[in-house]
Amino acid sequence: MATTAPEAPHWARGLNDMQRRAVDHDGGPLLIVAGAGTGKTRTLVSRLARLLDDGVAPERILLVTFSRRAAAELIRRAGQMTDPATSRRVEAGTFHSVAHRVLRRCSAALGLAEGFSVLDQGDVRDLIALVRAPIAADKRRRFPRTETIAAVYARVVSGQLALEETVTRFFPWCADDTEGLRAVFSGYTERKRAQQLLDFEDLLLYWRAAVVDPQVGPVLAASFDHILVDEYQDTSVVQADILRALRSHDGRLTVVGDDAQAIYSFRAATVRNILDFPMHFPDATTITLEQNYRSTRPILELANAVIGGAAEGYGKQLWTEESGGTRPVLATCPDQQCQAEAVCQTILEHYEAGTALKEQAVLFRTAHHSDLLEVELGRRGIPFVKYGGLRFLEAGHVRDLLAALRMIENPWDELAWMRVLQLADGIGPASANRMVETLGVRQSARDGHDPLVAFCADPCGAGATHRARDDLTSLAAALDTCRTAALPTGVQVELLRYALEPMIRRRYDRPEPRLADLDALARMASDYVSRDRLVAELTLDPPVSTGDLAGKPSLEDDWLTLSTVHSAKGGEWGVVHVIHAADGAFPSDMATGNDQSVDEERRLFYVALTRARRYLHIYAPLRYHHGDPAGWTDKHSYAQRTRFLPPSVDGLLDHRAIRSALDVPVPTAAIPVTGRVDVVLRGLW
DNA sequence: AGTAAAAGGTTTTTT
DNA sequence: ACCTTTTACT
Repeated sequence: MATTAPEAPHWARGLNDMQRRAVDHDGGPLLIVAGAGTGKTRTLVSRLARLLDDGVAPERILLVTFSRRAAAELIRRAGQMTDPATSRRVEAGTFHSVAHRVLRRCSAALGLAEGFSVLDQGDVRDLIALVRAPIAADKRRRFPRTETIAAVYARVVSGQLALEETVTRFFPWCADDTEGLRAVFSGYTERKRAQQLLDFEDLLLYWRAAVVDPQVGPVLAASFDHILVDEYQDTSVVQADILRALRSHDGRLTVVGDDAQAIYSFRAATVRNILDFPMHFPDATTITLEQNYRSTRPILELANAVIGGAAEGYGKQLWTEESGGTRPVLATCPDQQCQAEAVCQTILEHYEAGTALKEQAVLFRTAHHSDLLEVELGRRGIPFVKYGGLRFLEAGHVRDLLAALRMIENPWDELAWMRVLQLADGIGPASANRMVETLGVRQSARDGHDPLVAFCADPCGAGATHRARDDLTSLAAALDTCRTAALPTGVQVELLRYALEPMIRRRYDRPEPRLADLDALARMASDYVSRDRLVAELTLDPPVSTGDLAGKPSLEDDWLTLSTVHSAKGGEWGVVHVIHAADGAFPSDMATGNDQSVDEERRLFYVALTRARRYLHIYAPLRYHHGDPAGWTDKHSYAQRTRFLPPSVDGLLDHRAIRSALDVPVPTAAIPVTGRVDVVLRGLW
């Protein structure tokens, strides 16, 4: 039989030498240091596909990424290279989602209640606020805000650094309240444990405890043959510990990352993990990818110059075989409004030249930096989807409705009860607490007593004030219907929405947009088969873009991306617009305190620049209005161009000055109009 | 005592 | 625009 030369497997096609080495590597830990746009994802996906083709069982491969979205994308691409049905069986997710699965599976062995639940960011907030209140009341001065306390807590735990040191280093303005923080933490931990609640940090801590345990650890380690980790530069001490415990016996571990793109130290990620990988795993192989396939040469030259100012790193220089391309443009704008207009205009110019909106993105340091631009885009009818900064699930009214759902799901969920009961007129913390007590929410389930059944049977019987009667009655009616009737999830949400409506109207000003959010939630809910799935998935996989809420199909086929730089990680676009390239905005003035945080801002700026394939526009407003961004009052300050674009890089940029529409050139000779105006005025009286 | 309304402050980034 | 504290009211 005639044989044809076997075609190279899909995963091997079009790899350069270094990428190929990384894909083929066998035996021993592997570190792939991959600069921006060097085919990092391509390499990781190919390596995964190769392992699958070699016959490694998919469920024995663990793939850890920085978001669920990224995990799904890698799996999809690996499926295209081998077999979708096989790649789908790979154990993939974020550290947190994998931890969650592992803990569910071996909760008994770890002494966890089988029905432990996971606190999302909002739950943590509520719980900390609860513990904080009496402690804050004892102080004469203002006590740190709930969000700050939550941030300190997460940082202490994830960074495994003592409270005092964490506070002095990262939260110096809270130094006087260290004792109070300690008190809040112990109260918080106590209540968490008492109710079998795990926060995100706990998920990792318990996973680590499991893998280092002499009994369970080896079993867990043996359940995987290979571990692949993406974005290793953004992992924490605890996460690195987990990997070491899982894989130091056989070293079948691949980590991929770029120290120049480490941007999550606020979450206690440490770039030391990737820098010290060769020390943690002495027989590790390091492969560095430097050839860039994404951006034009002028863009890379600017990016290299920007990152060149950083102190430590693997010292990569990105290069490309391609020549040509236009220099990045630095557009200096008089103020933010002009910036917004200039961005829109440039976007439309590219659009008319044939670049679809989907091929363009606007990137910024903080979520609210796009506020003015969003208005301008709306005015011009340019469709867009925004990533990052969207805290849909943390908005009070959304949490109100979700809490109602959780009460049905788990009638012993005290946080949910407290939140929902306080919506009723005349019910505050004290009454809610009393009702929770009377209804037996804190009792366990075993004696067959169900607080929700009790509440529905007699909504006002548990010590409610008279004034709350109407609210509580309609609430109970809706809860009871959801509890007993087998209604589609979307309908249940709608039902609760209408029951809560009067309370939401009373509680919040501008209730209409909030009720609209709840309608969006109801639409979203109809995609879920069951209520418990809705509640569970929303905590670990919340909507990340405005498009997730609006429902993509309802948008036009083509839309622009707006994104924080953090959320843009891993993305790339033909045309990228980076706005607010002014000191104080980028770097954020909150991060200019020490060299380390400035360096992180620099890497963040670098990430932004390297998202661009062909065109890069950077905008720097000179004036910032305070109070009202539209500039009705004249309170303003002047901003400097970002320190990451010093005069020394001027030669790598095209400079453009944007003029304000009001700033038209005026003839120097005086025009005698005063007299004419006076005539007009006199005619009026 | 406990709640609601009014006043006063406000470190960014997110799994 | 949102959260916390203070004040006023029931």
